[in-house]
Amino acid sequence: MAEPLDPEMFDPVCPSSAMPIQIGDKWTAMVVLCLEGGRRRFNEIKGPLRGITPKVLTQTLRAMERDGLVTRTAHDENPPRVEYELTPLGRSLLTLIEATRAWSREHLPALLQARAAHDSTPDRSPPG
Amino acid sequence: MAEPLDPEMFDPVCPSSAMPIQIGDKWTAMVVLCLEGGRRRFNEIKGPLRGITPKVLTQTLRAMERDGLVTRTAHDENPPRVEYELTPLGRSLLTLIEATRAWSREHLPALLQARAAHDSTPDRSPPG
DNA sequence: CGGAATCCTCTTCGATACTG
DNA sequence: CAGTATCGAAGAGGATTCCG
Repeated sequence: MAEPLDPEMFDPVCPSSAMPIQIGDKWTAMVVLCLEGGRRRFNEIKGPLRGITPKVLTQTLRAMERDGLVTRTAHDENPPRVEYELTPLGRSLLTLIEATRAWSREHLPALLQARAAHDSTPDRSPPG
Repeated sequence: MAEPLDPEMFDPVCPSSAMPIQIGDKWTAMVVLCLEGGRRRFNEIKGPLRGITPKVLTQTLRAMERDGLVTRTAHDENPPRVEYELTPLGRSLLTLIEATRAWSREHLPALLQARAAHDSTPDRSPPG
């Protein structure tokens, strides 16, 4: 839980945006995975989430806190230090995330292939 | 596969909108469930999907067709008859949908309870 | 460091009306 | 019956800037 997060733990060219399954909001599942190994600080989570803005990460974490998925601990120090940790409820999502990953490994290529085939047929709406 | 769909197969007051898991777009999972028993016509699917407009159902079905989740068969008759059917790929989502249902049965009450508790604490942003 | 405030765009969903 | 066309509201997500 002390080792740093791999900045490339989420493949930038991964076709996950095509995945027909979503956990929470756009970043929720990735946040859960970032916290899988234990408590993390705000910017620690932000690292692998390439392109997320602090505002959106705050939104995501607040929503997760509201739903009892994470706990937020603000240490009264200077510089500030805030840590987020998965609750058991949040941890229960890991099973589901793994299920979606299993589905993707098994079926996402077929979906992508169907989509590409469909998009390359000129008798339907072309890619745009 | 010939028996009509139960118009109330989706509970109107079910808290599924709070579910942190989503398959495809808003209606995709429900369409899959409508087609679980076999081929269905456009307005047959539309029935249980209370409130969906034809435009949105068409969008949903087209997207699903593009991704190889359903097949569309237009019979050249009068009046028109169009039938939609799950592909094996679309059918593979049923497993995942059942997994999300299992998670919801087990954990959604806790999530809802955490949310209600959070919303009733005056030291945070109140319900809006 | 960990946000908050503001502004903006893009997509999604819905209401309504019309058509082959 | 099975859509299409058009309009509009809403919200998610992002860019930028500023603060304790």
